[in-house]
Amino acid sequence: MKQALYNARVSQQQRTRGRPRAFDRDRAVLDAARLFWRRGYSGTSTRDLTAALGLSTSSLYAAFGSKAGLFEEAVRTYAERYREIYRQAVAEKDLRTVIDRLLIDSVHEFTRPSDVHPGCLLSSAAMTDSTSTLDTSAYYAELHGWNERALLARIERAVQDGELAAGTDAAALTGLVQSVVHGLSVRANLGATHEDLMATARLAHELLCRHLTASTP
Amino acid sequence: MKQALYNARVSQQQRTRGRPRAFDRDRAVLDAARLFWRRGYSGTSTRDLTAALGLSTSSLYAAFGSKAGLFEEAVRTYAERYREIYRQAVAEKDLRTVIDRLLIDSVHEFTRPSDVHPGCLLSSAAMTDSTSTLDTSAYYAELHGWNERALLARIERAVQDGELAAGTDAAALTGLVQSVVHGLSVRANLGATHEDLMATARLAHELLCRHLTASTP
DNA sequence: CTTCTTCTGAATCGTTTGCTCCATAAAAGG
DNA sequence: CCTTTTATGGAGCAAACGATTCAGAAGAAG
Repeated sequence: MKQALYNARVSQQQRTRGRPRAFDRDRAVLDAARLFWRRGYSGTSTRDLTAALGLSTSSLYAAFGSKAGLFEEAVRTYAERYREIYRQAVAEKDLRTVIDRLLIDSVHEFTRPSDVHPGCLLSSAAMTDSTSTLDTSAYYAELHGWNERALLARIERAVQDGELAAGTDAAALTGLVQSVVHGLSVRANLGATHEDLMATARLAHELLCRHLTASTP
Repeated sequence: MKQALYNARVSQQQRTRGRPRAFDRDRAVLDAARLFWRRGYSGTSTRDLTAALGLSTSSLYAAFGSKAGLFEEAVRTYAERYREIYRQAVAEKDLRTVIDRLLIDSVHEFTRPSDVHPGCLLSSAAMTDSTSTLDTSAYYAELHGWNERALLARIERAVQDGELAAGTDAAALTGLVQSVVHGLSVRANLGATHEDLMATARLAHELLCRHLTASTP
């Protein structure tokens, strides 16, 4: 199994034998992710990658196995960041803070100044999978399924704990919050400014909190 | 200018001289759109297109000029449907109906039973433009800019007409509605059912209307 | 009928694609 | 020192790509 070799060498590289790698592997993954983000998987050739990353074809294949392997690693790397946003948000104590953190952190993630083209990498990369070993569409659905279930569980817990009224439709509430988050990503992608998105996040938070208050027994 | 020839022959074809076209042009555009939607521009080869549309290479090039030309026509065709949703929604009399129509019509558009893979075609096709004659990213931004401005103007008019309180932040309200609509598209894309999205649309409408009522003088 | 115009199918062109091979370079182990 | 191990750079392969060409087919106009 050759693939294991590429994944075994994690970012914390310990000194091994042989000639040391001349480029920063993690940096290369991030640069590749940005390229895939903008032009899609099929739209990004290996020549584009080697040119942008500043390394030769053989170096790329020695480090990542294939174009699909590099793509897969780029997707997984970015995916963890989104999962982390949900993980931290649902850990908050009261539901208002959960929603607030989720919305605000999402806006910050979608409009990072380091990324020239903001928005969620996955929503664009997920479409053009082609013959990738990773079924990106399924992976993307799985990731967002995980995030959505985490949020739903948190809201249902709030209902059980009496933080919300017993009759509250947790699923519908989850769906709305998810829609707003996804919508923020799309609008970031379309060029909305950080301030625009923050205004949306604040208004959404206000309306949702008012709804929660109204539902509170 | 050869391109003019391809565009001149509109769907309402009047009998011309020469051998008649053996396939349905409009149907071919829609089928191509679905293919581009799923696999992106670069991910869809001309062989894929000719196979799925059931026509030969020369027929495709005679009818659309190039792969980019077919893509451009597919994008423009779909874009008009989305523009129409906004056009009809903002024409409604009171603002509550505007928002209701926009949300509900969007859900219906994003989960049409005829389309196997639902969601907004443009949000996926816009990423993988490559060397297309149409700068899809810019076209996409322009379309949604038009829609957003139409909605913003409608909300501002509501403020001026006294339908809403004078202090209402029309821009923030527009941003939130837009985010929800885009979010509905993304979730449809991720496999959310028609009922899920309808529940989201209803809840969003409820919260927004409550907000409007609270803002009313 | 003939002529004119347009569409179709097959073959194919030149380019780009993802990827491999191999000689060489640079470190570590003995 | 020499051997082993890994990375680099460049040349290049087989396949797929977008696009073109051309002989023939099919209807409209005269």
